[in-house]
Amino acid sequence: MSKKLSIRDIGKELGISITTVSFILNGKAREKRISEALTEKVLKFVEEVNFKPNMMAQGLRTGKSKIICLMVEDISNNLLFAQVARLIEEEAHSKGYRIIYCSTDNKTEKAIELIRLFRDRSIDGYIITPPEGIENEIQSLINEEIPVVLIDRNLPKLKCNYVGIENLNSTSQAINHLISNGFKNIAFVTINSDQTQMADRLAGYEKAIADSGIKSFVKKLNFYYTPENNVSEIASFLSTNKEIDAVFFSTNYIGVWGLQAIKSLKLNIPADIAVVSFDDQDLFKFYSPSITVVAQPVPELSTHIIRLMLNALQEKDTDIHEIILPAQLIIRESSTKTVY
Amino acid sequence: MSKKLSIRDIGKELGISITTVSFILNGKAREKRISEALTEKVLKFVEEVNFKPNMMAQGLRTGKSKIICLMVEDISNNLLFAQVARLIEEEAHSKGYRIIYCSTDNKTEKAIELIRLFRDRSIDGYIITPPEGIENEIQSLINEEIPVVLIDRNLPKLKCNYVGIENLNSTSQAINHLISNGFKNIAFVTINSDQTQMADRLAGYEKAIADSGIKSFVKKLNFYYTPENNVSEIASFLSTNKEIDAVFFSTNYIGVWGLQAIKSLKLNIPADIAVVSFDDQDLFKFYSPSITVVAQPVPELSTHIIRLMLNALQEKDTDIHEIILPAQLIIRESSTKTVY
DNA sequence: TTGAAAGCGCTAACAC
DNA sequence: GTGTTAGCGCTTTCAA
Repeated sequence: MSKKLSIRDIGKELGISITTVSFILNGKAREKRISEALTEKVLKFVEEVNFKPNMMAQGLRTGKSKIICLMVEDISNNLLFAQVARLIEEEAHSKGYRIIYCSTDNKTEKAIELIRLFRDRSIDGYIITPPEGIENEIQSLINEEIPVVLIDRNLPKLKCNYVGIENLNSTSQAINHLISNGFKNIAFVTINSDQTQMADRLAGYEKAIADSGIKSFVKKLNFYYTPENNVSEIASFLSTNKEIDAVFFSTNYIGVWGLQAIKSLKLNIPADIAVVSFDDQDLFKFYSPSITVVAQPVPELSTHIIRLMLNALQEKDTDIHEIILPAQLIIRESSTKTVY
Repeated sequence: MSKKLSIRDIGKELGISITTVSFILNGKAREKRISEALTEKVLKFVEEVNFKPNMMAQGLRTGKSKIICLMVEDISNNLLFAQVARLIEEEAHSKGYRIIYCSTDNKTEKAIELIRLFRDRSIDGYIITPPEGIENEIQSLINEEIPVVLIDRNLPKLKCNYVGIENLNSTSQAINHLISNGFKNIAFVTINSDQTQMADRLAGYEKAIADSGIKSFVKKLNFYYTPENNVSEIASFLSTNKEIDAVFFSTNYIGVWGLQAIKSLKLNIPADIAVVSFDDQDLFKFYSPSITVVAQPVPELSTHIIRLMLNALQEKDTDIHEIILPAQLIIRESSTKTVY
């Protein structure tokens, strides 16, 4: 390992000026009308000695860090976020960007704190699953022309890039699936949150319920309760509303709690109670019976997320985009009346 | 949002020199015998105007980026890694470090490529789940005195920080649990890999088997096969060795494949075949029957990982440490002879 | 077409 | 105790 090369060394070595090297390295050879031959020679040499420009010097000079911040609810909860993380990294690296991550725990103050921690620390762009109430922080990022892509849930008051799914329609579709399978008393278990994805899923439920004129059963849980607490909340909700014959869980973690609650009540799925959950995962696939889900198109979401971000960063596309993809109802054993 | 402050502005504003400000900001006030009063005043002002030093200027000057790279097999596979990611971020942030991540897919060339991509790009330290064959790259990081912490599996040829669990003992213990529950033909399904954690788990199995003088059944899968392929590999292994009455899966994802295989063979757990898997996750907790697992102490592992890294970075501790924590056998329904 | 030089914001050796 | 100043490696304006 020789000592670190600098652009100055390259110039010296090749007997040309540092400027020329810089121009060539930054793809401005043509623009600056530097000779093909010289360009070639420099590029070859740079390759040979494996020279990599110092990012911090570049950053100091240009004000760009080539770092994107991925701020999610919890990278270890909700597999969705880890999957997105996985899928965007490669594309980012290939464009010379690195990704730092942080988790907000869905807490407004924590998110604000994190944005404060990272802003003025040269983060070029933010991909965020916003908790409620951080509109001001986001707006101030936007004001400074720092690209922001919101994911999973939107902040309607803001004019900001957003990538998400059709929460309302896909929930309606799932409820209608239950209705058309003969279920009459369909409950909706969600968390008490005004986040758009949750509101839309609830609206989708209410629309399907209203359209078919059946009774509505809604249970809202507290996100910050312990899982155990929420499991028993669900259990007592189901046991005080014994007419419920089907239940929709509005996120994957609520689905997991719900399965526990149903197990604790010794109810059979789907004979006693049908089940549909949002978000697919192994547990739902391999549960007995397997669980019907509304699955998010994670690869497509990720592609749009990183593309939007990179385009904004490279100023190829400074418009604001809202990208809304369809979700997929995957029908499994848990949602059809058994004909054993 | 006013324009960005610089340390120079602070000095000017307060009528003192930039050096003094720098010293105070870097906690060298005492060392440089700067008056309490002035120190106080500067700190207060800095707080007031919410001044944050420009990290890239600092980085350029000091050669440190305050960035740690977390290089895992796949941040979205194996929940273990996402959990570690989650648990180390807060501690890192509190010490002024940011974490970038990348996934190797357990491929040697990809890992080498990533290290090449990031080295010379001022990453202060690396936390790595090393694929086989990257000893040279790691060694060259160590040679440059860049702190490295290996996790999950070790590279025995290297003198390097490592945080992992007692793979051998915990596997033996799990096998002995099966033996003492009366199972006679216990299989071990793993991937074909020389990684230490896999080798140790196999050794633990072989030790327990040898100790009790029973027959050994080992199936090695190919990591790079499709999941479907491996599911049917397991199924055909189990159906050509019908005497097998218990099976140990050496990782969580093999466990998931194994459950599918067992389901496809319509075998009952544990009546026809008992099951134990490495690594706990929701699926195992809530499966019917629930699955006995060897669980890794993720929070403790994470604490050690980030502590080791931060101590090395801050040069509080430049020794090499190998930290090996016990794993926990969590006995559930899948591993005891049923007495229905 | 190419080169010289200013300066991004910071640290730290050195001077006073 | 505090100030002056020389760079860290790069980009980019301006001059040649």
